[in-house]
Amino acid sequence: MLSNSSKYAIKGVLYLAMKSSTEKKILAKELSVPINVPPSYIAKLLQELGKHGIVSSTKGPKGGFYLNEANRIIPLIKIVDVIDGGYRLKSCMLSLSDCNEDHPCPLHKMVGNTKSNFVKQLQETTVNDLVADIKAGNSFLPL
Amino acid sequence: MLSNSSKYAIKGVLYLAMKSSTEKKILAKELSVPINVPPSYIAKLLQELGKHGIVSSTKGPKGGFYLNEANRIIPLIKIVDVIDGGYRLKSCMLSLSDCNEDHPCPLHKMVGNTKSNFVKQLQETTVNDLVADIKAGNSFLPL
DNA sequence: TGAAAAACATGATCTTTATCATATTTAAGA
DNA sequence: TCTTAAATATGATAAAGATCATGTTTTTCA
Ligand code: FES
Ligand code: FES
Repeated sequence: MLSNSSKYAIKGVLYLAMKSSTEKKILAKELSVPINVPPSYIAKLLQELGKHGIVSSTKGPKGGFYLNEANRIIPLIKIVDVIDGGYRLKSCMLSLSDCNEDHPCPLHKMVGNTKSNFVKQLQETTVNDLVADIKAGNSFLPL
Repeated sequence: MLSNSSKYAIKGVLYLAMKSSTEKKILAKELSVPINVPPSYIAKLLQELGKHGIVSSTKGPKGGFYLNEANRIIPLIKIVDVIDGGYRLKSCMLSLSDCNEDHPCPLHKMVGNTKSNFVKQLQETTVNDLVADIKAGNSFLPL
């Protein structure tokens, strides 16, 4: 469903959402332990996300990664699209090409609209929404 | 969600379900084209499935793969378990280990119970059920 | 009983994904 | 302005997944 990289990326962004601010930046290698992702791996992912404006960063001493207000209202789907490339989530359960609601493959009804539902959720849910959930005690860390 | 191999395996079994019988066996390489899977790949998968009693086969001239009545009432989950190993489907959306309904990760509610729902469907749906659907015009080939 | 046709078993290669490493650029602060 | 701390860019290696190839066994049938 989601690649490993996407999962890592989401975890990283979430961690930044919880712990960082414009004043409090976080080093890639600092992130690594709490979210349980190899340091150079998360570094690379964050760089890619930065390139697409999903996270913010500054170089040099006192630098690091963080989220600004704009970053916080980005929908999760953007993370997945940048990392996984947008196709993965949309494909049919049997990887058939000419497959849709009106011409469903044999597995289609089993997954129902749940997959497209998940995509919709990813489109509608922002980083901030997840943080709100966590703070409200509806979902849990650590990552 | 499902590996490529599982998808291929399901397609192969479905094709056998539609076209084979104890009297009419089908060669691996004959299967290859209609289900659009490389011949030696589907051959290997079918052998693995055969080893676990999910498909039937006989060697030698006039041999081939087919489904007997017992094969036809096997739930789809068995195919996936044999090919993908059972873990893939059950894991948390963020690959967190201590994650469950009562201790949900931040993405959990987004996928809701839809994933476990899918697993349940795989457990409850047999090969025969899919064939019935196709014959009733509720889902479509080709594969 | 021997030749051929098939599955079966095993392993090799190719491709993608995940992971690691290293040199370069930028910014802070002494 | 020099040193240092960080991200950035790029590429190398490792592991997993997908695909291919080949020899072995079993069965049919002439
Ligand atoms: S058409 Fe195949 S999963 Fe929807
Ligand atoms: S707990 Fe992570 S997806 Fe359910």
